[in-house]
Amino acid sequence: MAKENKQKYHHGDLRTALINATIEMINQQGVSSITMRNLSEWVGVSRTAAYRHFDDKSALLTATAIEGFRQFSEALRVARLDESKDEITRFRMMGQAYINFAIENAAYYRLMFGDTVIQENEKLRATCDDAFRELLMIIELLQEVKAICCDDPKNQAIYIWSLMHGLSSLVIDNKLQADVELKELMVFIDHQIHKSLSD
Amino acid sequence: MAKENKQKYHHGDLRTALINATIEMINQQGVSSITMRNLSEWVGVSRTAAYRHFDDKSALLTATAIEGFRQFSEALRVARLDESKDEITRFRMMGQAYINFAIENAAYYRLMFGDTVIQENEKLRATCDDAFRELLMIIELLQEVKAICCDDPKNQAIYIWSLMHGLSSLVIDNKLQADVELKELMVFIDHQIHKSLSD
DNA sequence: CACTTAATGTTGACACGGTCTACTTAAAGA
DNA sequence: TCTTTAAGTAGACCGTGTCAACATTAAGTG
Repeated sequence: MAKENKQKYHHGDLRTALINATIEMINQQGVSSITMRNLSEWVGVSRTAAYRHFDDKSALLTATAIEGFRQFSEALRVARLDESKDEITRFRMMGQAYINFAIENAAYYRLMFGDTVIQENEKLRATCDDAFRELLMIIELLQEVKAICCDDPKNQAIYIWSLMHGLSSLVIDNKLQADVELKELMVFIDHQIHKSLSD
Repeated sequence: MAKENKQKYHHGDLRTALINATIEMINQQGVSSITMRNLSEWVGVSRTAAYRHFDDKSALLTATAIEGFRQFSEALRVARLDESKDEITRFRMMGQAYINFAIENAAYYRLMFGDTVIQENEKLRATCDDAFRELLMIIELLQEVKAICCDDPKNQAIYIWSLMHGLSSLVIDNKLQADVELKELMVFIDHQIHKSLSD
């Protein structure tokens, strides 16, 4: 009874609907395509309805970015916790998961890491830190099992993060030369990582 | 005689003036502050004058990004060609120059690497490749003098670029935790690079 | 259950910004 | 000097973010 697809005056959960619509739209047409008006129409609500849930457009985008970091962390976590694999393999899979997320959700990823959003937002900060912590945890695990050397794990995690973020960004923003083979490149980088993190 | 600061009907070199104004404005207030109208006023010209030199706003931004890559390449080149230093030191200085440029020109850097600009633009592609080639050349030099191992230099250059770009982006977009000491971090990363590129 | 209140949505209005069109000015060439 | 064309201007239009005032309904209270 609760849910009817007939248009009721009250939407039910407009907030999440708007965020989901933003995600979908952003991945299909990029951030610049997102308009409060488009979005509202998509969700089937009047143009200013969103303002009951978000201070302004950038607050909506920020909320969307937060949701992005949640999904992102989740993707990393899944790889990290795959008990059927050994630690090194899981680490490698996390790297793959990272790049995959960025490529499959290019505009979404850009939004998350870009400056369109409200940088000072606490939740954004927190969910972003969560994602970072996924990297940190696998690093710590690798240290525990003596798979990598015992430098400061935080530094190691930032190093890996920079590498992954840089590579992902260059790829999705089309900065690498056309003849670069991503797969081959990944193998190379994987190799560099293991050299640099080993004793 | 040629130059008079009195306002003449014809500006003289509006194109460059607009690009310079964009650079200044972007570094002071960010991309979002840039409007054709602001810009025109800043340069002392009517709101649509820019359209005699650029197809539209994104063409202007693209031209600005191209100029950005020129300056960026130049900054890298200066470090690369500093003959008073040995090769490894020059390599290290290029890394420092990279990060410095990004930090001192955060919004400008974002514009260059972001998707606001017209990605398909040939000149942009070319000047971006020039910057990449700076990295490639120092890598090749390092190989010549046997300072690093002889893997595919292009892969090595992309690896370094990813690392630098990722780190710069994380820093300027404020994604690293507040307690991270950039200087100390740079030392660590420098160390990782040398480990990974050595034989 | 009737009544009040707060939450949620709607419409109208406004200002800002990108950009098209038609017009003006002046530089350059014939 | 006359013509052509590059460079600049003003007006107008439409899309967009967002405020204010109003409408509807859910929720809470006696």
